[in-house]
Amino acid sequence: MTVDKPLRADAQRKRDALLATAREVFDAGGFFDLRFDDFARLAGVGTGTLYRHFPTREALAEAVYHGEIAAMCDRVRQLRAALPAAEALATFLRGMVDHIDAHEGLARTLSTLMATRSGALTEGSRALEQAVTDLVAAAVRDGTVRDDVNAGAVMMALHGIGAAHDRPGWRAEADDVITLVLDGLRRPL
Amino acid sequence: MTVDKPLRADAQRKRDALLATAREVFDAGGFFDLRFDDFARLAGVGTGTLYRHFPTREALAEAVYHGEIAAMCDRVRQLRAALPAAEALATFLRGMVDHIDAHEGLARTLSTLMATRSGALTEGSRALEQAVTDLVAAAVRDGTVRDDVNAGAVMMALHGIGAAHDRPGWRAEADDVITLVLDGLRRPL
DNA sequence: TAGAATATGGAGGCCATCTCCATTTGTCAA
DNA sequence: TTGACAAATGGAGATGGCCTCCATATTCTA
Repeated sequence: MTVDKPLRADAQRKRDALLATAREVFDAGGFFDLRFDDFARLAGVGTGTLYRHFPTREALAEAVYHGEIAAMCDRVRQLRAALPAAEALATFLRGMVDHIDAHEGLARTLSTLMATRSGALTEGSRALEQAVTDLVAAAVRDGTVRDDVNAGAVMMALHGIGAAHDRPGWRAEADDVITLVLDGLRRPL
Repeated sequence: MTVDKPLRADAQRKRDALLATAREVFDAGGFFDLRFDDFARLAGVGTGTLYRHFPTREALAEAVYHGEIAAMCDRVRQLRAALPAAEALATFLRGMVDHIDAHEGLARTLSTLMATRSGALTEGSRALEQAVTDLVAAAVRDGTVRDDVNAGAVMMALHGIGAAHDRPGWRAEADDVITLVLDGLRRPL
């Protein structure tokens, strides 16, 4: 859709610096506590430059998010190649909880963005959703998963897990949600 | 905990006006688009007064939220008195989806607040969580629900449903999540 | 290496948030 | 009632973060 214009050397350098700093701040979880102007300074870049590359906080977040999403999609593909669909799904979901657990700050940032409904992210996560949907569809074809439930429900549950990240017993509860989803997904009766 | 100090007559009047206006704006879904100062004018109140009664947007939201929470807790209690625990739980969860569906704006506002992790709300929803936890515990005692899954998982799923409120096929997916949770909750094997 | 194109940075404008206090309103004792 | 004190009001203006603008600097191309 968007044609990548060849970026000038210095521009590319600044952009990279911005992204690198963003990733750090993201993982530290302070993405929303930091003044945007200060963020520019932190990356060794002028305010104007920051705004030209990323007009909004969300734009910046999305740029970082893209890499994450790509990695997750890869993982889905790998699992799907290596395991029966139902097992791949289970492994993927369990893995997601691990991942979110290990990247606390990032998880928080993302769920905040989701809720703020920046649209850009809804867009960005489409790829992941598609991958999960395919996985569920494959499991349905195998007959290991019921066919009367939309794959979107799985995304919704996942969303809930991410969004509730600050609950005290988060890890245990997240695992339980996955258990419920997985068991509920088996053909009933 | 907090002792209610006898509020002066005019203060009470203003406070009520504020709350009434807040409820309207809430339900219309424009709670975050409205300048806080304008909100004061809308309620026929000075800025200073608004801030004295509700120091932050969140404080105001919480005040409105309290009523909602109380109503939901009542509903849980009623259902529990009228039905076997497992059925009460199912009915309650289905009802929640209806309720969120019918109060779009409010749902959005609340989930935004949740994600912003205002703390006050986590606090406020404790009562509802307790009610649900009790309900699940009762169902476990009845032997109709498995005992190896934390009730918090149900809250998490519910949270996900509310937070994902802007998804295209929301209603259907929300119903599916409830189906998964309910089926997953039955003692497996 | 000169000129055109592209990118930079940070001073300053803008605007929502919140504070402060002179004034108004309510309460209560006499 | 009324006077006097406490409680509450409202809105002008300080504060401070977000973003724009453009004079200057850097890179590219021929």
